[in-house]
Amino acid sequence: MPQYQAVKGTRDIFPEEVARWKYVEGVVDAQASLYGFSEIRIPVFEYTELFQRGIGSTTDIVGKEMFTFQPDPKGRSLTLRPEMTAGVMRAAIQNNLLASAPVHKLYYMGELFRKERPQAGRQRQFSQFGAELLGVSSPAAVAEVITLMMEVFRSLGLQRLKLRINSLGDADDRLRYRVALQNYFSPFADILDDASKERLEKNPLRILDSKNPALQELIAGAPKLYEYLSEASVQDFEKVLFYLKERTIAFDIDHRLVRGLDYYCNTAFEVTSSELGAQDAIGGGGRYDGLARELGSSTDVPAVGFAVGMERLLMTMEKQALFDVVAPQAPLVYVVVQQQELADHALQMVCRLRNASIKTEIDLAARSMKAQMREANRIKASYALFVGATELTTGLYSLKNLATSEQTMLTLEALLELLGESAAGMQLQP
RNA sequence: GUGAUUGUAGCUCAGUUGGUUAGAGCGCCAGGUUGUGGCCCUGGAGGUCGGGGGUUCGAGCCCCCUCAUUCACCCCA
Repeated sequence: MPQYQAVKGTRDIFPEEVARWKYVEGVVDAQASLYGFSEIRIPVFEYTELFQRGIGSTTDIVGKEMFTFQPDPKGRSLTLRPEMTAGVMRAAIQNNLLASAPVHKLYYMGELFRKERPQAGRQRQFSQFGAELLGVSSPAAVAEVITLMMEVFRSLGLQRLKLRINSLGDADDRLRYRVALQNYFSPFADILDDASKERLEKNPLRILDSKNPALQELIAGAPKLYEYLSEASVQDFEKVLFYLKERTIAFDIDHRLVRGLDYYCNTAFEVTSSELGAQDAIGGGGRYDGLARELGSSTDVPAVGFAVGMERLLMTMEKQALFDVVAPQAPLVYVVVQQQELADHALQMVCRLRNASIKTEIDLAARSMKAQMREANRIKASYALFVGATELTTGLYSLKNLATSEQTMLTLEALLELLGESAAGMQLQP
């Protein structure tokens, strides 16, 4: 056991895997841009109250999962961001973004922190990308956000994802439904588990989320949310579904989908991957018209957004073998030095090549030729370029094609021309 | 926070009812080829068997504690 190791629930990402992340990030950038979303970057920590107000004090995230700290005894409590939406909304309100234009379409990528017990698909530091559409939450806006999310998945080649969707109703609907639920569950309070008992008072909707087998029958008999939706809410939901059908986005209506964050209203959705194990939600989101007011905005800011877990996305892609196309770029030429007296000259060669944008590598440890060649082979260089006594006296350099083992002697000019062409040719490949 | 699981070389793992100097494959380094890689052959480095305590003549194997891992619950991305 090494003295120092990564903190529980965190991990290192090594170069081979970084290439995969960059590939996914590139697709996110491209798709978000196509849909007219611009990237926003916000602080990694905020005042704790922001999350307490924004996410909701009854949620597990706020209740037991936040990394909270106090910079000094008199300082205000700070918290590492456990999600992005509250911070993005805070940034929008603070900078009065909506005054400059009525609608803002923002996307983000970044690390989040939640103090949960790690397991497959769950870490204490993890990454999400997501989008927030501020200023409108019309069915068209909701559909736009869902479409963007699904398009990212499609562009990456993901298969067998399941989109579930539900309407939670507006504030009035939820209030009426909440009362109905409390009336229904109260007589059974002694049957409920501790968590559900607590929710009975604070947030009875979430009792429906429980997977406790003992409660399933009771939950099945509970009043249905959709029976309490107003005509306007139903029509709003139907319109969202209409848009999705029009775009041939497959979905399942799931009346039990509630989602854990307090701020959602009306449409809520979640995407799951069958490849993931117990933690199978790869992305989710919904409408949150009330959040801005909750955070002190003087005006209403209707909004809708989604977030996707990067690690879970990458895991699913791995399982579906979607990374074959992402190969690390090997150096084109490896400069091999015959004897150490020629090392300085060889380094000059390396500079010449690199200045010509030719990817070049050289041994910096003064190792034997055999070792240098082995290294060239190991890193899959295309060519070995020899620098020895002969080259120095004749001005002709030996260039060996490591795939074919063919070797030719060239002037420096011819060398630059040939390798320059090869480099250009390589760049054309995906 | 609860439950279970697993900790032996850089990696993947063997290690027989507790019994001499703890092994293999891959990887790494070097030599076989003092101007040339891959394949092959030979050799080498690398382990306080997660840590601590206990039982025993003797512990990688048994017992206790502890740390860490993984998976699941809860919940979420």
